Amino acid sequence: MVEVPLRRRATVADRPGRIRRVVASIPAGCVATYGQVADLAGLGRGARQVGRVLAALPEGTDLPWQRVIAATGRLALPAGSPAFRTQVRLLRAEGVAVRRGRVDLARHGWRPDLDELLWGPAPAAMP
DNA sequence: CTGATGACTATAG
DNA sequence: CCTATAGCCATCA
Repeated sequence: MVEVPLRRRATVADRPGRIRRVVASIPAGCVATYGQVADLAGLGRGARQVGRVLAALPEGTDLPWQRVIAATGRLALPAGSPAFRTQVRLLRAEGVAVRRGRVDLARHGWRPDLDELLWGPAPAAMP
């Protein structure tokens, strides 16, 4: 099953899938940075590749793409664009405070390690 | 093969 | 905090 994938080992063809898997594991109410997702997906410094995958997502996707933001805490989409506003709306809907296109990473940043501490290791699969 | 292009990032001023 | 710059890296013309 391989949940949070082993770092550094993805063939180019597997990367999109790994990236989507990591994004899907970001809990609601939290945000992760492009670089963080890339690292967890085994891409090393492939932050831009994460952006590429998210940009290619179909419109009604189930993937919580809104939880991925830039390392500075700012949303990466062009401020004011339709997609930007959608992201703000989705984030606020799940309890994330967004102010001037920014999120406080100290407050909402996803910490997988802490996640495991609180929820226990290997979330196992749900029927 | 070379060069341009990004939902990126770290650093310097 | 903001802009400018230089790395980064898969894709594509």
